[in-house]
Amino acid sequence: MSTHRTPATSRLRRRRGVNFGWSLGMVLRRWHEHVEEALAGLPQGSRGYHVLAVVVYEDVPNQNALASRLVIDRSVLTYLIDDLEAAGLVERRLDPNDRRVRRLVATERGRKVLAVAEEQVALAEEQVLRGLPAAQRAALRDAVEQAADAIIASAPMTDPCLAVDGVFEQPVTD
Amino acid sequence: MSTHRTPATSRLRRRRGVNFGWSLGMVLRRWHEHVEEALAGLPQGSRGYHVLAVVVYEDVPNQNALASRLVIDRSVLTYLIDDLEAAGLVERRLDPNDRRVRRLVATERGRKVLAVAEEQVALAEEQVLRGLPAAQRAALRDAVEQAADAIIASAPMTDPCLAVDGVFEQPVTD
DNA sequence: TATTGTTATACTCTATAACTATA
DNA sequence: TATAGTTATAGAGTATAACAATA
Repeated sequence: MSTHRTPATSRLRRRRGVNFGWSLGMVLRRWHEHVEEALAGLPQGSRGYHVLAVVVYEDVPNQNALASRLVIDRSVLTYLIDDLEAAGLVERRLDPNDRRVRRLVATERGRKVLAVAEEQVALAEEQVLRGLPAAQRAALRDAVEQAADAIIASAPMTDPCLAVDGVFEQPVTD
Repeated sequence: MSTHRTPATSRLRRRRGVNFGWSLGMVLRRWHEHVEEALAGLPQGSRGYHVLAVVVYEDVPNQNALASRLVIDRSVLTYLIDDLEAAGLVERRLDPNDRRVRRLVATERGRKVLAVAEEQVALAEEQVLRGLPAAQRAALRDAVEQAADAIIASAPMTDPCLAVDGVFEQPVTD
C-alpha cells in the first residue's frame, strides 16, 4: 500500500501561486479527516463542535445570530442544535420577552464535553500540521485565523462586486 | 443589507487555537466564491483549472496518475476531462504501447486559456486576502502550500492510524 | 487475474423556499 | 407586514462499486 513514496512531490514545483486554493483544500481535507475522527461521538462532529463552542464562549441572543456568527444557514443550524440538545449538551430556552426566539444555553455536561473535545481537536490539529516545523505551524494558524477574521470583518459573503465573467468566452481566437 | 457591520468580530476572541479549522473553511469558501466567479466560462471552474494546470506543467503518464496527483477520484476526473476535451483545451491520446491508457496533452488553446485563467485567479486571490497586510499575505500562501506539500509527502489520505473514537461515549458521567 | 478508464448509484453538504408562530 | 425558527426539496461534490477493454 505504502509502496509509492510520492517521488512526485519534489517535482511539484509551483508555478507562481496558482495552487494556493488547491493547497487550502488539501489542508482542510486533512483537517476534517483527523478532526471528524477525533470527534466521533460528538453529535455532528466538527460542526456540532463549532456550535457548542460558540454557545459556551460567546453570548448569542438567538439562533439567527448564531447562524450568521458561524456563517451557516439557519436551516442547517436547526439540525445541529436538534442533535446537540438531544445529547443534552445545549438547551433551547424560550425568551419570555419575545416568544419567537429561543435562547441557547450550554448545559454543564455540554461544557465538560467541549473541554474534552478541545483537547481532541488540538491533538488532531497537531497531527495535521506535523509535517511543518513548529514555528511554521504557529505562523500558519495565526495567518489563517487572521485571514478569516479579515474576511468576516470586511464584507458580506457572496459579493457580486467583481463580476468579471465572460472572460473565457472568446479570449483566444482558436 | 450591509447594515450589520459585525461588531461580533472584536469579541470573537479565540480560545486557544480551537477554530483553526473553521477559519480554514472560511478562507477556502471565500476563495471559491471569488475564483469560481473569475473562472466562469472555464469548464468545471477551479477543478478544471487544476486539471488543466497539471496537464500543462507536469508530465503525468495517465489519468490515474493525474487523479492521484490532484488527490481526486478517477471517476470524477473522467467528467472533468470530458468537459475540458469538449472545450478543446486538452486531448486524450491513445498510448500505442498500452492501449488501455490515455495520454493527456494540452492543446495550444488550452495553454492560452490557462495563461488567462492564471491571471484571473491571481487577481481573485488578491481579493480574498485583501484584508491582510502584504507580508502576511505572502506568509499565508507559503505556509499553506508548505503544509499541503508536507501532507502529501507524509502520508496516504485517510489513514486510520490514530483511531481514538469512543472518547465521547462516556467521558462525563453526567 | 490485474489495471485503465467509464458509468451508475448513494450519501453528504449546502442553498432555497415554503411553512408556523409570534410580533 | 416582518421576523424567529422549522421543515421540505433540489442541487453540487464526493465516494463507492460495477463494468468494459486491455494487459
